[in-house]
Amino acid sequence: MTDSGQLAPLRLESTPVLVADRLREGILDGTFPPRTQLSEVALSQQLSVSRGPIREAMQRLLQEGLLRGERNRGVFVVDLGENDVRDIYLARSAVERTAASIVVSSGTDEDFETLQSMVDQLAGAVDSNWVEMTKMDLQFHLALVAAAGSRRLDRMFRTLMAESQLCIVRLEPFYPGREEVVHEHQAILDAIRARDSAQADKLLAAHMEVSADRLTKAEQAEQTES
Amino acid sequence: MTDSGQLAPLRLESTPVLVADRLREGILDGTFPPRTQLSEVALSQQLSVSRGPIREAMQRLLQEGLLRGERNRGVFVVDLGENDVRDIYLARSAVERTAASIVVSSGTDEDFETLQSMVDQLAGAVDSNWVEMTKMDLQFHLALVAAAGSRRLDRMFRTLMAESQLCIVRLEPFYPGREEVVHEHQAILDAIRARDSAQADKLLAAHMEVSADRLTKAEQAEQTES
DNA sequence: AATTCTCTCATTGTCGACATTCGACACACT
DNA sequence: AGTGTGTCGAATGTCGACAATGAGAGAATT
Repeated sequence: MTDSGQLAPLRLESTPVLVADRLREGILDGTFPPRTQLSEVALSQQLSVSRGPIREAMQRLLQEGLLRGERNRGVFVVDLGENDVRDIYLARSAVERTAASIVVSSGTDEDFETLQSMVDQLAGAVDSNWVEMTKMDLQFHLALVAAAGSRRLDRMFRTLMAESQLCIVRLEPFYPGREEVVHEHQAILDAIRARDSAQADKLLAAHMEVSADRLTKAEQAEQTES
Repeated sequence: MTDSGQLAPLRLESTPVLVADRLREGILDGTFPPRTQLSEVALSQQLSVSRGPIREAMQRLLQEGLLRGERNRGVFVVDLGENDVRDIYLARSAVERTAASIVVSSGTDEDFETLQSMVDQLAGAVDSNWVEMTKMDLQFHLALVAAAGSRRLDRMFRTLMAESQLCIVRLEPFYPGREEVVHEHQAILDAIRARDSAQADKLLAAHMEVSADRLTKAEQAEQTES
């Protein structure tokens, strides 16, 4: 499955894509907090490219909804409110439940093993870094969607995943019940493995609901604190 | 509800967005058939703008999946195969069924009237232009998603709608049963109106299935003909 | 005759500079 | 003192030109 022995082509991705990836990474890991302006000249100096590729990368992130643009003013990192959190998890529910129903009916043992390893890694990250755990959480869901084998569900989910991470990453002290999260994922996987369509759908829907609740609660707690 | 008495701001959309809209329109109405290369210089001359905005608009359409880019070669209009048709309607099913479940539980009479007028217009377009009917078909589904009030479901659907139109537009002679299409939409609306969640979900899923079948059949017919 | 090599040309990728727009500050006026 | 206006600065919006890449045609070689 690996391509060792073969030299991968140099620069397979275009510069705008490369820049967009770096910017997305920076937005998601907190380097660029919400509402910060992304200066074209500053970025072009830091990344040693002209403003052209920077602007093209920004158009991609604009389309993704990770950036907000004001004409003749610049682009800013989006600031997601409670409504957005609910909306994101509603959309994720739509995507993931459909993906799960496919995996239930036509998932392979290999798919299940991949998903199980994701849950195991999530369990292993309980006592580790907070960011690590959120990433593993999302990796499980990404693997679930990937197992469905739908290019478009995958594309839609990746966008939603980025937005989810953007919501989660700044709420570390407020997010409760780490062990519980692991169990929820394991239960979902078990239902899928048992080809129990109704149960998988029910658990996944509940998981989305609960996750959205946790985040909105955490957000309210954060607001009252400041 | 209208803003008469108030002057609308001039140039509310940025140039790359304007260009992207024009290009999308051109792709969907057949001006740029699949696999056509979009030349930057040619477009910049036709639209009287520099290559910069053109390139930025292309990045947006690239992200949407309407264009395919080859490094140092240029961008081309995507050519959607049978797998893509099935995938598109799978993704639409995910989005629209979720939207429908929301409208079933919290749709207003105003929503229903809007949807009914869409069905009526669709029925009125049965004997008219083919393109007009496909547009009205999609407009109904767009209104359905819009009634759910979810920004992200709406965004995802608009992308899928463009891809759907791209599939449908070139298959006029092969698409059967125009009257039947109208009845399917009316039945879906009736179920939603009756707040019958299960029935609406069932009909919508079936509608997606049937539509995808029609298109793949039409595509096969087209291929054997040529 | 087929293949390979080279040259040419069209197209994209990138860059630096100019034009334009908007926000902020200071000033004049009522 | 409050409001409106004018100016300044910094950022974006746009443009034209240069560099680099890849494809195709033609000629030379085996």
